[in-house]
Amino acid sequence: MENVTIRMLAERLQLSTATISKALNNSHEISEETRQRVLALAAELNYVPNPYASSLRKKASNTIAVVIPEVADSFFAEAINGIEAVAQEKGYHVLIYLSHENCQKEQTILKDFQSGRVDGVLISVTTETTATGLEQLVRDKPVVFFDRVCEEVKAAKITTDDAAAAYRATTHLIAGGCRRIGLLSASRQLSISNKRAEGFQQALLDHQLPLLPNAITYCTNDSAANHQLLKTAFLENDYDGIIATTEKLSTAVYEVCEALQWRIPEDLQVIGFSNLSTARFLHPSLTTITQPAFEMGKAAATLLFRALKSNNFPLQQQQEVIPSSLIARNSTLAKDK
Amino acid sequence: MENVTIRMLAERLQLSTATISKALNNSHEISEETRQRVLALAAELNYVPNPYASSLRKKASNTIAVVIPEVADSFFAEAINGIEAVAQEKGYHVLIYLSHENCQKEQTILKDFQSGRVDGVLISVTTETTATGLEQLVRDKPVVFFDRVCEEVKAAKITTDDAAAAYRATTHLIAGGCRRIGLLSASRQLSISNKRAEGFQQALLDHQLPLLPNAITYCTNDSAANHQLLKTAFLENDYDGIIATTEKLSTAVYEVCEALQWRIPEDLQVIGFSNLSTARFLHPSLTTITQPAFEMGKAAATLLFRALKSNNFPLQQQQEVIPSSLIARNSTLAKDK
DNA sequence: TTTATTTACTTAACCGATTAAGTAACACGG
DNA sequence: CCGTGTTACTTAATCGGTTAAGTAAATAAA
Repeated sequence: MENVTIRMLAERLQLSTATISKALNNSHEISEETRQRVLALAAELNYVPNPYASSLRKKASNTIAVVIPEVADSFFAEAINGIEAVAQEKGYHVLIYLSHENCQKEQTILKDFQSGRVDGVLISVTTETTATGLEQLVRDKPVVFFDRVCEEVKAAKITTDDAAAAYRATTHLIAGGCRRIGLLSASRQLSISNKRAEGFQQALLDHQLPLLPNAITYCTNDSAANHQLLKTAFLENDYDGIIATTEKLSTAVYEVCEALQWRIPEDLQVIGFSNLSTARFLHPSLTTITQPAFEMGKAAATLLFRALKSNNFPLQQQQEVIPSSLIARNSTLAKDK
Repeated sequence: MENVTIRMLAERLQLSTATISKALNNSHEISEETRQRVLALAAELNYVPNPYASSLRKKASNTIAVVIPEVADSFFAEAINGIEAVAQEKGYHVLIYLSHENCQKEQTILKDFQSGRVDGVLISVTTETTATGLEQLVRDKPVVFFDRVCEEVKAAKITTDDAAAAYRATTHLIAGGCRRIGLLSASRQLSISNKRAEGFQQALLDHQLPLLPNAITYCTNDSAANHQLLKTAFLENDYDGIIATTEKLSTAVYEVCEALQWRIPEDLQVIGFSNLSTARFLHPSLTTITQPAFEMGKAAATLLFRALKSNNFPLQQQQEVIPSSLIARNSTLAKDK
């Protein structure tokens, strides 16, 4: 059972391969009758075109890459859903690359994109990422950053209102009576981390609260190390409110509180950036800043496909900020927003 | 800045393209000196081979496909992690396809694999899947089923001890005093669903408990519909214990209990098949059957790569059952296992 | 010294589709 | 009846690597 090629169809029908190709691509050069004969035989022999032959010739792969730090985070899982939905609709294929929060791995992945394997890239960078390699990529190919963007690089970006969200979270804690608020940050470099930190600091300032010397704890990618880090920070600073800026850190807070026997929200009010669908069933239910993950993925993909369709689309100038929402639950004391 | 090709390297070095290709592939036919010159120039010009040209010629894509119903389920998210880890190590690329629990979409996806786009497939089927199309796929390509396998098809399979796990879950509920136990099933067709149902029934039998006429509720893929379905089932059957056989259904139980104002575990003990890392922080913490998702992904990928490496590997006969574990928490009353 | 073998290349076909350029047959306006 | 279009194809080049087959020169074996 050899693979069916265009040449086999051509031989069977006593036509040239060119005719077959054109017939399959609905070229106007082909008569309706011939077209039908070709389609009929193709269906009969179950012909499926070789994508690599076509990609090679057309210099287009109908494939996009999604580069993310990990999948086991509901934000990314939902974002992939959004991306894939758009891609499937457009007949594109999705290559997934996990950088595992490792800048080195990310570089290796980016390098591969020089090959023409993908027509465009959707990326959410690692906590360690610098602009290296990204500028080149953006120059070479349509790229859309989503969520974890790289500030220094001029490119299309889909983000949430990070500073505003952190500001709201902080205000919410203050409204609930917190005076010694800490922020758990995933990265010193990540612009969304810094924006969240800024929103946090601005809110403190606006409410005449001092910024504790150790208000911001920079966490690592290692959960055991984080656990220790948080424990120490909690004990040393005696926080009464904490903002966890990632989902992983949110659950880490619960773990550490359990270990320290701190009660939430009595001893520590907690608000987390998280898309966990089970946030409302946590004990206590977690007040969250929830990002529109699916929509962000969809928006990023949509932008990318617009650029892929018309190459005079000014992709690099596109910026979209999709608002997140604060959902007040029992891990904090303030009512509503 | 044109794309660097092997031909360009050849011209610059006054060599043939064949020599360049062989040099880059460390062929013994090439002198060490020439090889170094080629590698040096390749590095200097930042040459990246075109994967489609090479795939076309070699009839191998260095790409595998992962077909799953969705990503927003921690089992699949973790499984992807395992798969990707192995793939990255082997220098393979991973195409993700989401069937969205839709058999039709799945068929379309499978059809695409006839094209040679991927060298192998890892698949976890939808709740509606029948053998159609799968047999052909297995005949044509290395395929490994994981978790949601298709019984009728003879192929490599990585599963958990589904019947045993359900048996244990049922026994656990009985030990906690339950007498009217219900099981929430995701599918009538899925073999893992049926095995779980079997384990459930066997446990009831072994403990001299009658099988309620509506003991098993077959759920849909629509969460709103499920909500209604569960509500009705709960009210009509007055369960005192429930086994949710998927993660989605587990959280659905929490939602319905909240809506009905049933207390867990006082009014209803709950045990769920779930890989949620936050299960222990749910309110109440959820007793789970936890599958080794990462390991299953890894095992499936490892098996596939073994088949890709040596084509006389009897892939279709491979079966691996990786045990799951019951983690007793507060949504059930029995101590430990 | 002659023949065989090895080394280090080159030539050219090939993978399977696409497409620019060419062509034969026929229609049509003048 | 001629020239111009149009239709419906074919021919052949092309995308960028890979590889079977060929070759010239150097080396080893007889």
